[in-house]
Amino acid sequence: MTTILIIDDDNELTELLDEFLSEHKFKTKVFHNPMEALNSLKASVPDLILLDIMMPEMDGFQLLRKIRETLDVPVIMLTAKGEVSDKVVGLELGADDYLAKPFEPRELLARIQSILRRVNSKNSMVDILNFESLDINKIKEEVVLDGKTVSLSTSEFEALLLFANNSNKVLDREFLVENLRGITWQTYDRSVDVLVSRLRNKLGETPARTRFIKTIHGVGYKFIATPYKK
Amino acid sequence: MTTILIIDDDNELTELLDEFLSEHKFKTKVFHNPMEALNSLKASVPDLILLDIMMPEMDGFQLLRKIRETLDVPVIMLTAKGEVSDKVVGLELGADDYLAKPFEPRELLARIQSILRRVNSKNSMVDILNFESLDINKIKEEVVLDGKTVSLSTSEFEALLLFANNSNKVLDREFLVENLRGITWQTYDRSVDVLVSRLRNKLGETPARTRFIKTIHGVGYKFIATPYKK
DNA sequence: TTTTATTTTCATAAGTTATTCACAAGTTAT
DNA sequence: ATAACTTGTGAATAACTTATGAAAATAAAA
Repeated sequence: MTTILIIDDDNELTELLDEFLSEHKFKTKVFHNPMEALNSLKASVPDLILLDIMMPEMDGFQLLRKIRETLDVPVIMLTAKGEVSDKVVGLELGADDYLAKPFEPRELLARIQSILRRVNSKNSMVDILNFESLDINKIKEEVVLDGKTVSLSTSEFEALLLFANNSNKVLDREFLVENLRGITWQTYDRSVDVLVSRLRNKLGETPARTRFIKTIHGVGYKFIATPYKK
Repeated sequence: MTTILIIDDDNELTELLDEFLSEHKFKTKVFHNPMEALNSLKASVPDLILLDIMMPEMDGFQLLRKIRETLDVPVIMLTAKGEVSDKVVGLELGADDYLAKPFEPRELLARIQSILRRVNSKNSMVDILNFESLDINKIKEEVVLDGKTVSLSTSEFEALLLFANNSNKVLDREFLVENLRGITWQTYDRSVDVLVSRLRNKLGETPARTRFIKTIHGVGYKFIATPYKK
C-alpha cells in the first residue's frame, strides 16, 4: 500500500487530507511537527510527502532541504495562495510539485498519481524500453528509431514514455492531460493533440500511416508496439 | 440509461442542467429541496449526483453526509465562486469531484464521464469477454474476430458490449435505443437498425447468415455466442 | 399469391472530433 | 542580448461518425 506522509501544522486540514487520502486507498501518516516528521523518516520512508511551507519551528523549505540531504522521496509542497515565488524556490530545492491552497481534492489526487507514476516508471528495473524498431533509453533520454537517433523535446519524451509504459492500452485525453501536465483541464484542450501530432511527426508517422500511436476516435490514443527481443 | 440526480435550489440552473444533460443522453431527476431528494434515494438510486453546496434547509455537506451514510453513489459538488475561499472544501466528505460555478457545460460533461468510467471499470471485474471466435477487450477497446482485429467506432463498440453482456437474451429496440442513445423511442427511428447493420457488416455477417446478432422479427435482436473457455 | 408490415441497406447530410498550421509567449542556450 | 528551441492557442481543414429518409429486401399475414 502506498504511504503518504503529511506534514502540516493545520489540524483541520490534515484531518481532511487524512480522510480523503485514506478513502483513495493510501496509507497516511500525519505530523504537525517538522522535527518529529524528520525523525520518523529515519525509521521508515514513505512513498510520497505532502509538505506545508508555512510551519512554526522550521519552515517547509528548511525541512525539504534536510529531507533531501538523505532521501530521494517525491515531495509535493503545499502553500498558501498568492506566493508565486515560493513555487520557484520550492521546485529549485527539489520539490516534485507544488500546490496552492486552497486546492481541489481532485487536483491533489491527480498530481499524487502523476508523480507516483513517474517515479515508478523511473525506478523500474528497466532503463531501456525496446520495441520493434524503437529503443527508448530512459537514462540517456534518447530515442532511437530504425537505427537513427530522434531528437525529442522533454515533453515529447515524457509523452512517449507514458505511451510506452502503457502500451496497448487506450489512454483517454483526461489521463494524458493529467499525467503529462499534472493539471486538470479546463476547457476543451487541444494541447495533447498537438503534442501527439508533433511526436508522430518525429517518429515518422502520419495519422493515416501510423506505426505506434493509434487514434481512438472519441476517446484518446493507444500506443501499439510489439516488444522486441534480441 | 444513466440517471443523474440534480439537487440545487436554483431553478434556472437546474433547468439548464436538465436540458443540457438530457441532450447528452442522460436521464435527469431534479430536486430543489434536499429532503425530498433524500427521500427519493430510498426509492431509486441514480448513477451520479450533482449536489449544490448552498441550499436552504440543509446545506450540501450535511446532505452529502446523509447520503454517504447509506449509499456509495458518485457525487459531484457544485459551488458558487468564493464560497470555498479558504477552505479545502470538497475534501471534507468524500465528494468524488467538485466544480465551481460558473462552469463550462463541456467540463461538467467531461467530469461526469470520467467518474462514470472509473466507477464502471471498477464494477466490471472482467476486462475481456471471450466468445467462440470473438474477443472483446475493454481496456484495449479492441475486438478480435477469428484472429483479426476489427475496428469499431465507439458506439459500435458499446453496442457490441451491450449485446455481449446480455448474450442469449432478446433485446428489444426500446431497450437498445435507451441504453445506447439514451433517447426516447420514436416509432420511425431506424438508427438502431443501421447501427446493427454496420456492426454486422464489420463482424462479417449478413442478416441471412448471422453468426452473432440474430434478428427477432417484430421485437429486436439477440446476441448468440457461447462463452469460450480456455 | 398478394398484400402488408417490418427490416436492411444506401447515400447523403449534419454533427463531432482530430490534425495541422502559423503565431505568440515563454525558455534555454550561446 | 540574441538566437534557437518549446509549447500552448486559435483557426482552418480534414477525417470520422452517426442520423435520416427513401428504396430495396425480407418476413408475416391474409
